[in-house]
This record gives sequence, C-alpha cells and structure tokens, in this order.
Amino acid sequence: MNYSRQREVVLKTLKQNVIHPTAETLYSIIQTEYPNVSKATLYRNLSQLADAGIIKKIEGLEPSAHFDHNTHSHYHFICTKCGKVFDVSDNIAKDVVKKAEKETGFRITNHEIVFQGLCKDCRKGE
Amino acid sequence: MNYSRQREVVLKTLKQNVIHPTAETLYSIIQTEYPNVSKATLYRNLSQLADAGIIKKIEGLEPSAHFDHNTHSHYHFICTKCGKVFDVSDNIAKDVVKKAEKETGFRITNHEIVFQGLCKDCRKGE
DNA sequence: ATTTAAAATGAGAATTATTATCAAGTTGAG
DNA sequence: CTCAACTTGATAATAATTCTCATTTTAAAT
Repeated sequence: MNYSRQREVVLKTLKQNVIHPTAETLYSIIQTEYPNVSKATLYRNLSQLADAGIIKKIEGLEPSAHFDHNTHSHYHFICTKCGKVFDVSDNIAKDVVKKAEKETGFRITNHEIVFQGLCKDCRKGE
Repeated sequence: MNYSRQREVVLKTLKQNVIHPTAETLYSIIQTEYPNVSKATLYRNLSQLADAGIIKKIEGLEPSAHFDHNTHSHYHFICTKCGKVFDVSDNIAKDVVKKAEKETGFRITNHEIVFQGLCKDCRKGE
C-alpha cells in the first residue's frame, strides 16, 4: 500500500470521530476541509484500511456500514433514534468465541455483537 | 393483517428452510413452484411478517438480509465460503443484555451476534 | 534527477438490495 | 352483497457501494 494524501485525510478524519461514522457521514465531514477527495476514493480507502486491519468496518448497522478507528476487541450499541454508535466493552461476553466454537464445531475467525435501543440523550426526549 | 395466498406461500417456504435464506434465494425457491408471486410481494411480506414477530430478519449478514422462521432467542454463524447460515444457541452468551445495559446505562431492546468462519463442509475442501 | 511500473485518483456509470408507486384485484366485517 | 381496507404485480425509484478507465502520483531503480 503506497502513501497517498487522500488516505491520510480519511484516516485522520476517522480518528477524530467517536461516533463511528458511515462512509456518507465521513464524506461530508471530509468535504468541508478537503473538497478534493472523491467518494470513490473514500470508499476505496475505507476498504483498504479495513483489509489491512488499520480500521474496522462495523457491519450489522443497516442500511450502511459504519467505520471504527478502534481495532481492539469490543462491541457496539446503536441508538434507534439518533443513529449514533457507542462502544460496548468486550467483557460483557467473555469467551463467546470459544463457547461458540465448542457448540458448533466450526472455526470462528470473526464476530460482532450489535445492541439496539435508545441512548441516554434520546431517552430524555421521550 | 388480512389473509393472502402469497403470504402463506412465503411463510410456508421459509419454514421448510434451515439455511436462513436471503430474499433473493427465497424468491428463486418460490418461483419454481409459484411463479405468480412477485418480488415486491415477497419483500413486502417478509417485512410484514418480521414486524409482526412471526419471522425474524437477520441483519449483519451483508450484503443482504437473511430470514429466519425461528423466532426464539439465538445467534448466527455465517460461512464465509458457502454463505450458509447456522444457528448458535443463546447460552453461549448468558446475560449479555443485562451486562451491556449495566455497562452502558442504556435500555437495550434488541441485539444480534454474528460469527464468521468456515463451516464443517467447507473446511474439508481446504 | 530520470525513468518506469505499480498504485491511486476523480468522475461518473453500473450494480445490488430494497422500497415506493399505483392501478387493479382480494378480503372480510356488517 | 357492499364497501373500505388490504394486497398484489409490474415497474420505477432510491440508496449504498463497486466498477471502469483515462489521468496522475508514488517510489524504487537507474
């Protein structure tokens, strides 16, 4: 993977974000400062960075993928009202992979847990 | 929700399937026996049945949703090679919701765990 | 510094999954 | 039997993402 200014911008912008943005959200954030980054480049770089293990693509948050600069083992909560994504520590499900492997007999290479509900702020407004 | 012949076919076909098909897969299965069921009707019925809690829409299995006639609490494993989806018992992650609620302070209404890897059959072929 | 092949880019077309539209047919309570 | 609410098929529309391709950039070797 060669260096590119655009990739640096994508990574830098994602790192400044705690809300686990979608590609589209990231695109509009990037646009304000660097209008010379195309959508194709953004998607390409997000894929590449995820493939290289530098960032993580969070699936299960339909209708679009979210991206996380934190690659340490952890899970996610998405607010069904505001759409913000929050981290959940991985110690809520100790040994899930080991247990699931034992149960199924399959080798597990990857897993994700997604919780849904209302975040603190959105519960206030109810 | 009124009765409809098409909805009965969709539900019946899904119930006969253990591989948790996507809408598209279900469509081709249904087509062979009931060519008079349109794709729009299939999607509509899957949504309605899921909203009514009669079936479950499994998210997190990009690029398309899979559907499950089993609405009891359980998780899923998807084979990265053949794409088949298998059930994983929910006792691999006891009290995850309770623990996640305690950790985050949010109220959780829904959650899913998706494991990825190679299933038994696909491991043989390696 | 110059060459050069591989990698990356921008713009937009293409693809895929899904939802929306709407006129026509079906269902079921009264 | 009637009528309003529900459902359907065909197809258009949308949204997210990937692909295409001509042009530009990178970096390793001269």
